[in-house]
Amino acid sequence: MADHTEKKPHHHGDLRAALVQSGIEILTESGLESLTLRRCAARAGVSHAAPAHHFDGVAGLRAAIAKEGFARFRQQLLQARAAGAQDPKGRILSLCRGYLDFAIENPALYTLIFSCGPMAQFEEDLKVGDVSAYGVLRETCAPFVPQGGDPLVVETQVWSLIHGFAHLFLAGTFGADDGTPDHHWLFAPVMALLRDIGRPPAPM
Amino acid sequence: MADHTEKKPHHHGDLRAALVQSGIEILTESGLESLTLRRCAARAGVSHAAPAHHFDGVAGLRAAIAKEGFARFRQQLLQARAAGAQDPKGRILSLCRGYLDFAIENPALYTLIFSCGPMAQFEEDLKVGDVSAYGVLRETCAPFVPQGGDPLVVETQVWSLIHGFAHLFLAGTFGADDGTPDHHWLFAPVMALLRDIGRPPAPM
DNA sequence: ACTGTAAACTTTACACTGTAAAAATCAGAG
DNA sequence: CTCTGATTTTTACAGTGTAAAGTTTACAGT
Repeated sequence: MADHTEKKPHHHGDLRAALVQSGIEILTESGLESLTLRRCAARAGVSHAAPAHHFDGVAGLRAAIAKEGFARFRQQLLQARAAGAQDPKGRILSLCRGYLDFAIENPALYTLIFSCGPMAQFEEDLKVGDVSAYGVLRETCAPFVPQGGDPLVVETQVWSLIHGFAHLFLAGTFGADDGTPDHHWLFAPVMALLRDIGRPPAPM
Repeated sequence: MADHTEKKPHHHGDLRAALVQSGIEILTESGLESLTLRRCAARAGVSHAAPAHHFDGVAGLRAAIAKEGFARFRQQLLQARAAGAQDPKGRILSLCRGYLDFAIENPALYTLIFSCGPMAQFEEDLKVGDVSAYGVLRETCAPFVPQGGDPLVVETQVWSLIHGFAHLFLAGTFGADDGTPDHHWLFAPVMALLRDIGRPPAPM
């Protein structure tokens, strides 16, 4: 093994990736509670103790899955943002729509991502190429950051709003989801709070 | 037992309440992962199978704890709202502050409450006397509901915003919590999004 | 006072989970 | 080919949820 540092173990092609993939499948098929080390191993066709050499316990597996989920999340956000209107407001709206879509289409994975602690753990790795999911939000919010202002303000406003809506939506707070494909009529009114985003910090 | 239908079992005074209390203690001391049927039973001083007669499995125990937590949540919201300015905007702001405070002071309980599914399960019981936690939000938002408008719009706007902020805060997204008692400087800017709440649905 | 009955609780048992250690297997270097 | 180290399996054990049977308790009826 001199030039290519590709992880090419013997038996299994790439067990680590296979385990993460199995985990995501279990997650989407059977929910968060069903994500188990042993089931993951069984699905990947290895013994129940095999994952121990690739992840630090079940927490490590969850973190690895969350990291992969975060990457997919970012891809979906990029795609959603590119699909809509390209003015600054339209980009934010499309981004939030993608955010909600991802949460609804991958509820277990979405929940896992945001229950893995500080989250900085997998952001840090990607921040080297500053292509993290948070970076997408930052880009999209940039046009609304007042000169000299902290970008974190607008970012937190947008993130809190869409994240809260998505979370409450998943929690089933707004009545049982009727299964309508155009997710919920409350999305637009909630997003309307961003109407005057980036305005000087007038007193409330 | 003729006149008082008080539940006065033989052995234990009121095991169900004791188990819920033990559960909340475990929750606040050791976090969500540590909340276990057997540990709960041990803490209450009964055998590990005793809870089965009071709750429907571990999910039932969690639901019961969530219900109690919801009641405490409501109390703290009422208290916070009463403590601040009494104009409509001030009441909303104080309510949200209480919301955030509760989440920060009881992270495990707060997380449990909002991960117990549809949440309608324990709201329904209380809705008879319409004294649910959601009722507090509804009252506080009422002054901003335009005539003929659906109250759900304003309620969802406020709830999404504060819930998302609290959740991201707990997830440790905004950098590690520095332990400052005045929770976070981002609270006010985020709440500023509610500046023109209740305005006619102008196009975004 | 005594028994009967239903509820609460305990005991016992089993399947499943995470984790750790030892044993077996395999890829590649020398 | 043999050796070495990483990978995987085997084996074992503690903790968890759940179900069934057995035990204790409170209370009603005679």
